[in-house]
Amino acid sequence: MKRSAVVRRNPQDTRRRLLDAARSVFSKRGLEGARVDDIAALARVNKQLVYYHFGNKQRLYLAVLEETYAKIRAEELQLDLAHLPPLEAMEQLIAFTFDYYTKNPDFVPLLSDENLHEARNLRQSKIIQQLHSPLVEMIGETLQRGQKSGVFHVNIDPVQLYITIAGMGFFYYSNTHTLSVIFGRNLGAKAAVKTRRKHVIEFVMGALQTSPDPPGA
Amino acid sequence: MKRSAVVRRNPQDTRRRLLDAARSVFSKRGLEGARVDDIAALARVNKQLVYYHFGNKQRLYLAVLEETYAKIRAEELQLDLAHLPPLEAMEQLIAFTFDYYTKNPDFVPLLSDENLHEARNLRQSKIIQQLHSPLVEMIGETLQRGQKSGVFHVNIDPVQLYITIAGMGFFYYSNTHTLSVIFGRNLGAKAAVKTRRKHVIEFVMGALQTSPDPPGA
Amino acid sequence: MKRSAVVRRNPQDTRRRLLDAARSVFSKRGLEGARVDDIAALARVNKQLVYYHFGNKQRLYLAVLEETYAKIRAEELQLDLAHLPPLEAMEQLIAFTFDYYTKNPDFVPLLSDENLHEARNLRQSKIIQQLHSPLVEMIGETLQRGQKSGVFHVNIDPVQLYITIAGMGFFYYSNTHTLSVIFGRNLGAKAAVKTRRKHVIEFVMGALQTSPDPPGA
Amino acid sequence: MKRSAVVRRNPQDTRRRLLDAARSVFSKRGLEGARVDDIAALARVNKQLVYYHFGNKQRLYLAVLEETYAKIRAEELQLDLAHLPPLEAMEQLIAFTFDYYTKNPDFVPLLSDENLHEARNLRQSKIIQQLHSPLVEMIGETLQRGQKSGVFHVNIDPVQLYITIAGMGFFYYSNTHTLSVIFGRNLGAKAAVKTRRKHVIEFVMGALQTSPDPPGA
DNA sequence: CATGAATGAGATTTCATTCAT
DNA sequence: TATGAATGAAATCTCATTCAT
Repeated sequence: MKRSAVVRRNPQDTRRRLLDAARSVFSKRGLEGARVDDIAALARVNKQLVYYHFGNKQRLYLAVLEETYAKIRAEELQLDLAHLPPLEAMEQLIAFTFDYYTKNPDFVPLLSDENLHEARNLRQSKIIQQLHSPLVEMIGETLQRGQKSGVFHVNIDPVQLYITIAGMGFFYYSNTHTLSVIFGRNLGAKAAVKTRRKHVIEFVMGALQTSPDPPGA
Repeated sequence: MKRSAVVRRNPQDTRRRLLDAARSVFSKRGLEGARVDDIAALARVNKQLVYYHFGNKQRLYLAVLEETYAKIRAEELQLDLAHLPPLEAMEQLIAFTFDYYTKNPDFVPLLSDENLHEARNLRQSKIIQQLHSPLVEMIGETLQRGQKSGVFHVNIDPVQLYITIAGMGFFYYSNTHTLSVIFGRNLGAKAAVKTRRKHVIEFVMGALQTSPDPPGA
Repeated sequence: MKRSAVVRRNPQDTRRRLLDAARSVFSKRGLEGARVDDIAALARVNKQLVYYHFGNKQRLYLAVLEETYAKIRAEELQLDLAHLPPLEAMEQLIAFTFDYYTKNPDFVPLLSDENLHEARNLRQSKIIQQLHSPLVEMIGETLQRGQKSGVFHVNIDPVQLYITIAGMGFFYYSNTHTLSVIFGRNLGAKAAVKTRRKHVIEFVMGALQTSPDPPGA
Repeated sequence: MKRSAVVRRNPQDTRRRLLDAARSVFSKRGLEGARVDDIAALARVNKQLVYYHFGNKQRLYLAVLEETYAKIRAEELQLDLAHLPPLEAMEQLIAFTFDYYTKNPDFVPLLSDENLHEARNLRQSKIIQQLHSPLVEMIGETLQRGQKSGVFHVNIDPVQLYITIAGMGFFYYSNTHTLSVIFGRNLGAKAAVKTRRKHVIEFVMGALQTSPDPPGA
């Protein structure tokens, strides 16, 4: 008689399925647009289990956010730049950031939606606020090394550089749809992404290798 | 018998009020999150007039989007860069883009929301698709002039540069809330905005003045 | 196609019907037990009109309570005891109180339910708290007149007497069902009510005409 | 694996805890308002045990009712009035009834709630219906003794007198909250209760010592 | 054009109860 | 006996939209 939800009686699995389904639906429709019914259906789980395991829709959303941040932080920590020369280190860092968005297509819309809600949920999470991103420090160290070795001529706040590197990729993805319409080309196509990736790396690397005062001055 | 609401009988005014209210509410809550009641209340207008004047909520949203695009295109056209030397022209263009977001705080969230909906509404608008942004051309021309005069050493696709310039500012605003939480500082504060603005201009200008082959090569 | 709710477009009538239906359902099932669906169905009105006119279930309940208190206060004020000799005045007052419960069968259960909720709703009503019952004063005056004329020998706090008069009738109705089961007779039957009414009047009148020291002392 | 709850394996204790918790919760929230979760939590027992031990919520409610009636009947039987002179016997009986409500604050709301349900549950209980209250008989005997000895001049149906005695106290408690709001005083305060107790005793005793025809007739 | 009233579809959530271990 | 997980039915409430005037 019943097919929709297999009786599984495996709470770990149930939570996992709900989180995965929720991430997918929230990233596509946002917190408000997402339907608990849709999440449960996608997870192939009884709808009430959302409430049993997470309390309500908003707390499920928060759980997704927390997992999302935990994941990117974990991957950032895998980056081992110290043993690379500064130019290569910086390139890797830029590439990693861009590629992360490519490989995790839920990431960008999820954060966009949370920003539309003025980070109301994020603010409630003590967990996330303890997860400091190592990227800013990595950027700072790499810049220093590069300045010492003479490859970087600029004096840049690592936080600003981080925002720039993130923004150059994030914006491309977050605004792909409107930009695609405006430009009449599909920015989501593989070739277009590849082109963008190259531009981002070259542009940032170029900027870092310039002296603030033009050479001829 | 009826006293509560003033009968205005000024359809132009009603439309205007509804559009303004709608822009404000849509930018704060998104298409789904916005309540027709709230828009009507903010416009101090009977809710039914939304339907009379715009048909339904979605068409009102589209009207707001169209007006939004029309406005930025109009202002972009005011930019008169041809008479400026390339370096100054480029700086003005970068500054204009950044400042537009600052002065029009509804712009960024509105576009973010539309992107979350995969530009579904934008796609329906023939009006917007005819409003080509002159910025890409302006960038192209300025780059050419600068290359001829020797101030720009790089070879950059104007579209990529446009996306970069836009993204460096847009992302700062679209993600202000999460970034502020993560960094523990208020990126919305005036001083922070000013700092970012300076960074964007200097960073882009620096990148454009780099030769692809580093000087010492 | 639709029959359940006649389109009436008569808000006064709609409110009236909802209040009547609500009083009936709330008195039978209590605030928690009452179903908004049932109230709307009984009122033959679209369910959402409950929310349109009253906001939510609880506010509808409060509106019923307020109307209920307003009604009994209004009827109490109709009592004109001053022109009657004290014995008759007191008898009328006792009879009025008892008969009010008989004629308004929703009254007792409604107040019982509100007491189960510790008068949480009543407490919120400024309206009700301004509706002072004239009964306590009437009792006080009647007692005084009777003492002067020598028919009442007792010295009783009018508030206590009020509670006693009310309680002797109220309890009979509020606990009719358990008492009927325990005693194996139907206390709701007309004859039983008549007997109780007689007892209440005689008992109270008897008590008031007793001298604190028994006559033979 | 499992640590959260202590496995007790003491069915008698479990039942006891559930009944106590249920009485408390049912008396505060009523049958409909009570949550099985809350009862289980208060009993510090797994929710499923409600169903194991009692079948369902309603049968648990009935069990509470039965225990409640059994308890008051048992205490009533402790009353030994036969050896007291009629005036004192009657006073003790009145005081006992009033004091029972004071000492068992769950009693009044529980019965109020059951009456709101028209004694639907009580009616199902054969147990309760066999538990005849000895009070009516006690009242009858005491009245007879008093009439013979000349201290009681009235002719009163013991059932009516029982209802009156019960009602004068029950109503005071069942309607404490609304009366307190209306009168602007806290009838639950110790002093107020004491005053009421005195009134009830004096009032009833006074009534019983009056002849239906006033002495001077 | 404008208004207040009314409607229907659907969304979140609650909660008693049952299942599997 | 006892436990945590799971389920189905239903309840309140929201909200875009339409109706009648």
